[in-house]
Amino acid sequence: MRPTTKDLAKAAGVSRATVDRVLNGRPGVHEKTVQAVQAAIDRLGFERNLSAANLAKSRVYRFEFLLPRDGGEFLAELDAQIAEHGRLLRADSIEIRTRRVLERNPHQVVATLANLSREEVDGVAIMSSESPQVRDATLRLIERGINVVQFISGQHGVRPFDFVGIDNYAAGATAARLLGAFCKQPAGRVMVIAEAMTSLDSAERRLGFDQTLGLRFPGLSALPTLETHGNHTRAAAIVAAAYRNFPDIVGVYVMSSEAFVPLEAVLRHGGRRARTIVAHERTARTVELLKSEMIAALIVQNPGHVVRSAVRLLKARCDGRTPLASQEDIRIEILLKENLALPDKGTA
Amino acid sequence: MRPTTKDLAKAAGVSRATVDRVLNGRPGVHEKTVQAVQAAIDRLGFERNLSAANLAKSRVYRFEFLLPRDGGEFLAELDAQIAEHGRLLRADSIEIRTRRVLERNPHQVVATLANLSREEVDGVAIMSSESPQVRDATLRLIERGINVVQFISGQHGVRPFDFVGIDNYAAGATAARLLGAFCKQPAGRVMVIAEAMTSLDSAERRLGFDQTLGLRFPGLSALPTLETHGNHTRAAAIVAAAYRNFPDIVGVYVMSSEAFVPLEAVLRHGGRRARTIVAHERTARTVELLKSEMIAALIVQNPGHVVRSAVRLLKARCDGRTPLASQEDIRIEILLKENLALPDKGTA
DNA sequence: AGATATCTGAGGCACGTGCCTCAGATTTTT
DNA sequence: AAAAATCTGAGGCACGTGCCTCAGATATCT
Repeated sequence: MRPTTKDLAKAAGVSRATVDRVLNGRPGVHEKTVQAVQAAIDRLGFERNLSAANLAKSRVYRFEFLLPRDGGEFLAELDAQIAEHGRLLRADSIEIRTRRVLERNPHQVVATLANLSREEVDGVAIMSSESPQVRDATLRLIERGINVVQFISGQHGVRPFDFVGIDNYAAGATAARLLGAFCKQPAGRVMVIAEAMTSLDSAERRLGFDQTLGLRFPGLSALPTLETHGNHTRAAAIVAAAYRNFPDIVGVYVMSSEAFVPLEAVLRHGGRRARTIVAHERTARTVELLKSEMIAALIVQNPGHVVRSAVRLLKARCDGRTPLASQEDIRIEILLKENLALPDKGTA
Repeated sequence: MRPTTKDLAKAAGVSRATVDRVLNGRPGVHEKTVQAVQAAIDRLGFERNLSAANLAKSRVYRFEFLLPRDGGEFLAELDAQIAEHGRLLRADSIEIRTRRVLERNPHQVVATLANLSREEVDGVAIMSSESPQVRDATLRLIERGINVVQFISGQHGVRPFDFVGIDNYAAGATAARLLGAFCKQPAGRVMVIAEAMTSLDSAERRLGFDQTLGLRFPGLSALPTLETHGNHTRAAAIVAAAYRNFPDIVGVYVMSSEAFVPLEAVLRHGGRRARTIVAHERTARTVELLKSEMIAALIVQNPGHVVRSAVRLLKARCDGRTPLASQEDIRIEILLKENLALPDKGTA
């Protein structure tokens, strides 16, 4: 049996009350006594029974996911995963809500963050493009004792925030490597297209892409990034123009997580020439295109994994534990037609 | 606040004792009453407080991982992950042990399984190559009320076992696709090499590999599988012979999860000609080779994910819940030099 | 010295569920 | 109608921890 606080008390030669004060960092215990208790903890290998502790505290972990209001299929998938896990995690006294904010307006993100209080939430996962205002608001959250993870958007491992998501520089590099490998022609131009280039994420992907393309495939050169801004008409126009101006386009990199509009335009105006396409994220649409071999490869971050990872991080921080870095590493997954998991072969 | 059994009792117009009987499936409750309680459960959205339940039962989930005794780096990595998660999960009243059995001898696996009793273990994750004897012993485990998942080895979604691991057919197909893409030459032979071909897993990988290679790269043809059986000398000999006999070898697929011996032989005797190599699993050795570009791509199942997934499945079965299939899907990950996560950029 | 501040112990209630006993109510069987 | 079987209610203890109060002990200051 695992030792309890009672055992601890006996081993340390103190009362349960004192053990309790030490365990929960309450004041009024002599330094010497604290150390005696600590020694006993180490000696017995005592670990708090979290079930009992949560029960006693009637503790509920309240986490919020802050997502942009506008978005396409990838965002919808994320939202679905969050809801799904919310349902599952209720059994573990974890309550998860999502909140959509108008992301175009940093001020609104900031206002939302400023309104969060320790009374109503224990941790927040923030998915928002970088801005100094948001960063400051986030810092203030931490000061108020609310735990934070940067979700999907942001930078890997920049304190004091935990980050959950892929390394976008590496993702761009991976895209270049795949595009080069799957593209038969040794020379030509590569179209790079995105919904928008505003965020740091896009910049990083582009950087990694260019770097690797130049290094490994000197024959291929990437065009400046086209931006579609969710507008089909505009997308069609700029893509058509690009194909007209550059007859030697041999590959396309759809850089943004939302790929619908760019893909539509490329498929419609690239015709047979748009053969080697690399895009991001798994959605109904991209999977369909992968199956029909219109897309060569997808670069994916698993929505289920990122959600679980974010929750684990928030919970670990709430409990004052140090999260296990190795466990929370989000892999850059590569999806081909071949390793696309078939729909539900079992485990029902 | 979440409704409690007390609320349930009041809502159903019965006593807490009756609610309890219904919740825990104890006999002696009239059908009509059962339904009344069920109705109240649905109406209130009642969910058992697992913390409280576990506390009350002093319940500890005892799971065992059965691994082969002999193995190389991949097995060591798995073992390490299991140990690591064992430490973390103690906080959730989950105790995990590993047990190593001499896998070459199915009889010993069977004997080990036969000795497991409900008194000492709640669930077992079995990693063992297929055999009718093991299968029977596993079925008897289930009859005794011990939950089982097939771990790494086995078949996807064959009842009545849950399976955790990748789809090996798809893994082989993926390997072929990558080999073909990264290999510059349109024609030539491909060496396929493995530690051993005994298991169903290897057979499936080979099948998927051949299928996709033939379909997508008609110029490439795969040689019969070479087997190294952990023997460096033997490996060197057969690989050298293959390179001698077939001057047009342009790629190598190292099919087994343990890649050390085959890789050594290929690198030593293939020289410059062994340029496009695809292998399995992430180990110190394979990562090093990926970095130095001796290997083109790795096909990987994440040890941390499979371990977590196995534990989630076992726990879900213990609690009588139906696991969420979508969550337990183990992806076939592809590792290139580009998407190799750098060692620990943050989150410490 | 007395007054004050600091530390410690004893005890108890609460959290929500599991599991037990025992008595009483209702129905079914003999 | 009596006996037996079936169902239900009331109550209570236990699990391990958090948090509270109050009294007593010891150290420190005036």
